Amino acid sequence: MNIGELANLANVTSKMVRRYETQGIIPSAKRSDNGYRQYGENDVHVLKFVKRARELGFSMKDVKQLIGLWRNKSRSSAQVKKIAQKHILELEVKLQEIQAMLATLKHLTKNCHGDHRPDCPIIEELDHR
Amino acid sequence: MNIGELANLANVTSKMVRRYETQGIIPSAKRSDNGYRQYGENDVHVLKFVKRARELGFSMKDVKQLIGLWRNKSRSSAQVKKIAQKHILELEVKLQEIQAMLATLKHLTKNCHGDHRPDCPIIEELDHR
DNA sequence: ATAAAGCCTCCCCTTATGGGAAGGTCAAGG
DNA sequence: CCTTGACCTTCCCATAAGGGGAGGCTTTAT
Repeated sequence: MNIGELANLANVTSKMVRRYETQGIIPSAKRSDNGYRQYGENDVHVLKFVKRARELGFSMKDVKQLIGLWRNKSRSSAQVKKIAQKHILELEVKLQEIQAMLATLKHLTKNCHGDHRPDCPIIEELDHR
Repeated sequence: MNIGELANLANVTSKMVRRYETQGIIPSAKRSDNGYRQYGENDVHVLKFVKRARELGFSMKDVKQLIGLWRNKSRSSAQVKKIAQKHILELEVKLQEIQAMLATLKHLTKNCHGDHRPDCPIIEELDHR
């Protein structure tokens, strides 16, 4: 199949498939005589793997490693777990940053009249201190 | 004062100050004879405003608008509140995305032995389905 | 006089993806 | 047969918010 059909089956875009190839996330596809990339069922499988890993927030670097482990039957689950735990820690940092922002923003917004008057605790918070 | 001193006082980098200028977040600084940007106390104040807004996660576009409102004495607090509320909604979306990722990742990681064996629910989750 | 530090502009790097140009290819229909 | 439209190709640019560093000028201190 061509790249468009592959992309549809895996729910990604053709652009993403080409990029994954240049980034080494997926192997270089064979070309037919006209230069078009040719794919098979297994490529759909690989792309879906990539997509799900991305949906879990893994970086492309992580995905590359995860695919390597996926293919490597002599992997240890410890290797996989390590990648996931590092990712979890990073997400938890982000989570707390966002929660802190939200706590402040919600507090300020709650106390903002939101009417025609200029007085506003949000502006005051940014101004002062 | 020169750009370095300004940056130190506001806890940002000189690079950021120059970028903010080209982006129109802060006005173009006057130059002394040698071409160096010249700043005063008020510029420290403005930069600190920018920095705090960034710490609350506001985009540069938002910051630009917020500074406009800050300077505009005939602003309405409703304008400010609107920007903040939109930002809150965006943060809440991100928050939920991260929480969903974390829930899945933590569940999978908890059930991963993390030893020398290859079997791993994380890989299985990405593979299957 | 010279060296260090600060300033200037300009360009490239990051992340993961989208947009679009310029051009080759293929299938269907007039 | 030829055109149209839908594919495909590569290449370059843009995003957000900076960091890194080159090449060159000025100021400050030794």
